[in-house]
Amino acid sequence: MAVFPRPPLPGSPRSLEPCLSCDARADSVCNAVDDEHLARLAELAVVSDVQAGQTFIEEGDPADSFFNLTAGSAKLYKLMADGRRQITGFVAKGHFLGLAVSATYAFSAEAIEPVRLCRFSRSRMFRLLGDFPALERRLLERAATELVAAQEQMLLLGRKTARERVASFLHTQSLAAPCGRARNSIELPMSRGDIADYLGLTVETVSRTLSRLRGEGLIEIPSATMVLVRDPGRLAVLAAG
Amino acid sequence: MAVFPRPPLPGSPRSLEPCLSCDARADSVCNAVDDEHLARLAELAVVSDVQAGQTFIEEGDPADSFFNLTAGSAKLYKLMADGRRQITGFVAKGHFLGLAVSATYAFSAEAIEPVRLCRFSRSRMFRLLGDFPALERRLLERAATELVAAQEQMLLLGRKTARERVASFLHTQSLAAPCGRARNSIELPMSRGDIADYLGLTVETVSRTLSRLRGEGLIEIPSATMVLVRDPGRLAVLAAG
DNA sequence: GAGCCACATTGATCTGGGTCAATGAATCCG
DNA sequence: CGGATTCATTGACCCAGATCAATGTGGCTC
Repeated sequence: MAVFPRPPLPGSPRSLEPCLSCDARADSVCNAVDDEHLARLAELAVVSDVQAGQTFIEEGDPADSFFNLTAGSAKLYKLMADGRRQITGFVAKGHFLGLAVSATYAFSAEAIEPVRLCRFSRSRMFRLLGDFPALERRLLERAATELVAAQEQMLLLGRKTARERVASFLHTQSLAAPCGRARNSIELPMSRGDIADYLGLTVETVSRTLSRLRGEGLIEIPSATMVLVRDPGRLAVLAAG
Repeated sequence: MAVFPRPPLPGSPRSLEPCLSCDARADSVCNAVDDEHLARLAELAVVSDVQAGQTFIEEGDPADSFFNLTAGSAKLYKLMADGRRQITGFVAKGHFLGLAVSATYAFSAEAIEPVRLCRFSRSRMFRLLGDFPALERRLLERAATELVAAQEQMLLLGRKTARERVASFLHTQSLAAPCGRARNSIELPMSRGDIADYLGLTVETVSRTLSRLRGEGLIEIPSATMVLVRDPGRLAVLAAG
C-alpha cells in the first residue's frame, strides 16, 4: 500500500554525519539531544528523499516508522471512500510525524516540494526515548502545540465563514513564514485545491475569496504561489471574525 | 476571569486518600504511578467539585493548573468575539486537561454534569514528571490519541454532511460508552446546542437530523438525553460517508 | 397541580458556498 | 515555438443547511 522508495535512497544511514550536518536540527525535536549522544540517535536514522507529489505515509498502513522532515514541505490528509479529502496540516522542515499510538497511521502524507526525511523505527525510537527524557519532553511539547493548533482549526472548520477561513489561513501562514523572508510576503507551495481541502472549502471558493480580498486592497497576488499582505491588521481582524 | 470556586471545596488535599480511593484512577494517566509512589503525586493534588454549568477553565487565563477529571463530564470549547462557539471535545472521568504549552489556556471548560477535579500545579507537576517517566509516557500516549481524534474531527467538520456528522457522533458516543452500559444505548448528558456546536451545525439541524434518523428506523429516542441504536451497522456506514 | 421556563422539535423561507461550465494563464515537452 | 495538459479564475445557477418563527414538552417552583 505504501508508496515508499525502495530501496531507501543512499545517504549515510549508519554514520553520525546526517545528524551533525542536518540543517533541520535546530528546528527539530532532535536538538534535545546533545552532540555527544547524537550518535545513538544517528545510528537509528535512515535518510531518504521523496519527490514532490509522492505519498510517503499511507493512512491505514502499519505505523512502524517515525519521521522527521528535514527539508521540503508536505501535506497530511485523510480521505473518505468517495474521495472527499481533508488536509489536516501542512508540515515543513523540523516537523516530526508518526507519533500516532495505534498500530496504523491515521493519516496520509504527501510531499508538496521535494522532501528529505529522517526515518526511525518506532519501536527502537520509543525504547531510546527512555534514555533521553529531554527528547521525550520535547515530543510532549510538540504534541501539545499541535493539539492547540488542531483546536484552532476545528473552530475555523466548524464556525468560520469562507472569508474568515481564507484570512485565517493567510494570517497563520504569514506568521509561520521562515524568518529570512520579507515581511508580509507569503509563499504558498501548495495548490488551490490543497488550500481548499485544508479549509473545508472548494477550489472555486478559495479562488473567488482571494480575488475578493485582492479587490479590497487587503492583499496582492503577484503569482499563484505568492501573496503579499498589504494590510496585516485588517487581515488579522477578519481572521478573528 | 476564571470562575473557580473559592475556596476550593474541602476534600483532603494533602493526604494519600484521594488517590488510593479515586475511582477514576484506572482510567487516568495516574495509574502509571504505582501505589508506593502515589504519595508524591497525592501531595500535589487538590480535589475540588464543580457544579453543572460552571466554567472551570477560561480561555486566555494563565495556564497554571493541570487537571484530572475524576467524576462527571465537561465540554471544552473556544469562543469567537461575536459568540460563535466551537466545542472541541467532551471529556469524562479519567481525562486530563491543561497540557497546553503556552502561558494561557487555549480553550474553556465547563461542567455538563457535576464534576470532580484533581488539580495540580503545572510547574510542580512538570518537575515531578522527571521522576516518573512512565507518567510522562502516558501523557504522550494520551496526547497522541487526542491528536488522532482531532484529525478525525477535522475531517468531520471540513467534509462531512450534517447527516454524516450526526451519525459519526452517535457512532463515536456508542463506542465510548461506559462498559457497564447496555449495548447500543447512548446517554447524552449534553444539550442539543452543545452537540450542534461540537458538530459545526445549528440546533435545528441536529434536531431535524435525529428525527429523520429515527423516522428511518436507525435509532430510537426514548428521551432527549438518550438514544438507542437500532442498526449499528447502517449507522457506521452512514458515519463513514 | 397550575404556571413558568428552558429546551427540543417542526415548519417556512433564505442564502453562502457548492456545483457545473467556460475561459484564462502557466508550465511542460517534442 | 506551438500544442497539450494542468491549474487558476470567473460566471450562472442551485441546494444543504442556516435563519426566522411557532409550537411542543418536561422539569421546576410555589
